[in-house]
Amino acid sequence: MRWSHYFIPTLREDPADAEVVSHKLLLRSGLIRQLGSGIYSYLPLAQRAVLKIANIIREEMNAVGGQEFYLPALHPAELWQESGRWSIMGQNMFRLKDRKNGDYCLGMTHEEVFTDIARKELRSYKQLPQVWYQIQSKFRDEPRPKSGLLRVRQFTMKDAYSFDIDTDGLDKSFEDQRGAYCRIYERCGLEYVIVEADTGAMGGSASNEFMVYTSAGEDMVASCPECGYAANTEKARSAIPAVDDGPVDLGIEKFPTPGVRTIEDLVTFPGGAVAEKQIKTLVYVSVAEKGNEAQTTPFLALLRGDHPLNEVKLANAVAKLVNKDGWEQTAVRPAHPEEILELMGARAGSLGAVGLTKTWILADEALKGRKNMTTGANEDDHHLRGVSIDRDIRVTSWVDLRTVAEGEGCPDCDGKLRVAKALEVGHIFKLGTKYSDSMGARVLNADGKETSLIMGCYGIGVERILAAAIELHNDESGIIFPVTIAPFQVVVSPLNMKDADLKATADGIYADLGRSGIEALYDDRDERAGVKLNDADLVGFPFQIRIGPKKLKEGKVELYDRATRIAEDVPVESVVEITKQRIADALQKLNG
RNA sequence: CGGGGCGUAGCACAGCCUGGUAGUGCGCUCGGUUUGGGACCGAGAGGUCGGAGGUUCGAAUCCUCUCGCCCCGACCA
Repeated sequence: MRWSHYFIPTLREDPADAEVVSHKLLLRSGLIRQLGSGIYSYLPLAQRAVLKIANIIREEMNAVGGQEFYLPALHPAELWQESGRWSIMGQNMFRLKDRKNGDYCLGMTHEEVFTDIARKELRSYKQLPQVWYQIQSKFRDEPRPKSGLLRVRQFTMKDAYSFDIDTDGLDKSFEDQRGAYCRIYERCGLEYVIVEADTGAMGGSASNEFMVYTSAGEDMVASCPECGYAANTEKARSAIPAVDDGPVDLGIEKFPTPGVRTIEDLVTFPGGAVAEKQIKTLVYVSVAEKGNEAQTTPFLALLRGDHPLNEVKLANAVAKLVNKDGWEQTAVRPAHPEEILELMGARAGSLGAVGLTKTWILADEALKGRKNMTTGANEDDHHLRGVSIDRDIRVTSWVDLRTVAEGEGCPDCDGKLRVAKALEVGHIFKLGTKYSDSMGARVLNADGKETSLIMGCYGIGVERILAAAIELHNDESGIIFPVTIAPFQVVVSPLNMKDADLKATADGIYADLGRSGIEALYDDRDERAGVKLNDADLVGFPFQIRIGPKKLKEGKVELYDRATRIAEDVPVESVVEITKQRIADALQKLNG
């Protein structure tokens, strides 16, 4: 490929709209252009990289018995209504109508479509297991697209689904996928961690996320350097020291606290209490749907004064109370001020759960057995001290509601947790029978009885791998592509196209590289050396062959390694062979 | 959905407060010089100032509405 006629619109300056490194570099290096908010066009270089990533994924999926499909992105609403996700997905789903006013949506994921095929075609346990996958566009109307390719509204996903007859089969399918995922990320040059994760709107039992540590990430991962425990903070647990409440049980006492509105206020208020001795009382609302009906249920969440609430944990906990008799929780949100006043008879700042029986009270486990606590009196400008949880508060359920913090104890060993930002590049779930039950996907087992298919689903964001690789591998000059996913493996740069010797040498090297099966880009542009070298560095081709006048007189050219920034002088006649070897070594290192 | 910011040439921005000829740098085209880390000289092309309405003799500039984009938060397989 000749650069002079290849479309690589590099930018000298950082685009104003870009914030994170990968976004800046993807734009500057001429890989992508924005079409709309969260919608990007992939230019030729990006397309080459995306195809390489997709091929790595394809090879590893096929290696664990995956069969590649290609399903529609346009789905009839009925399918999603059957699974119940037409309402659960809410505004995140792109919806449209056809000319006959029929409801359709653009697929956010493909459980429904694959399950539909499975229920229509699979009849016997003898056909199982099946592992089906595709690499296809997904559409999500994200509330806030951002960070270039990291959070977008249309993206490419590899989504795989396994169908097994029993949980042993599911366990095997899950482990196969997990192994394939590890190989995929390794081959793409990503350092990753596998974490315990929340299953969210997917439903199901177990799930693992594959995370790449980067400040551009949107999740927080808690991990233990001692034992390897790692979990998304939406799920992470931690060990914390018990608080000594003293030997005697002081009685309940109401006291006036004018102007006190926050935990912090009460800490400094004379006669108040330190945060660890306070009970934080939060009012939340669960929103649920049943067919066309909707209901809202206010409830209380209690935490130790200094502990931050984790809304994902809260939503999961309250869903267990809400989801019955056909009701399905669609959202959990903080209560509005007027809802708080109606339920509690007091305003936020003076709330407390003592004596309340009319509503659910979800209490964090860290409050278990605590006594002599201070909390709101449910009367504006008054608090209670000497509260014993067991005696004074009727807790509906004890659950883990708190967000773990850096430095807290590992739940599995004596280590201390670290908490760091990370980017989710893959997620694998044990779904169980959520979809097969709701959509009636059953086969006959060995006993001749109908049994629901046991499913797993496994997703990888293809562009996120590209963006994550750039987040991880870059320097002040630009991208440093891992050789496995680089758009081209080497760029040939004669530093002056008007010098006939340089040009002739470059022509020859480029032709030889092609014959050797190396993916080379020939920078035949009539540009100054500085422009060529800077562009080559910016785009991040793993190797550069630089052909300059001085060294050519000695019969030598430079082979430059983008990652190490080391240039070695090699004889013209052997540069192709040496380059071939370098690329092979680099590929070997990642592909194993 | 709440908060903040920005829409002026392909890109980055100035001009707006205080209304009166639409500018700068990079990029682009042509000619010349130059050629190992984003050259130089000369000559050019390129803009309904996001859109609509209003105020005014006159609007990029003031007012109203609207659309789009970015950031923070909320939200989020």
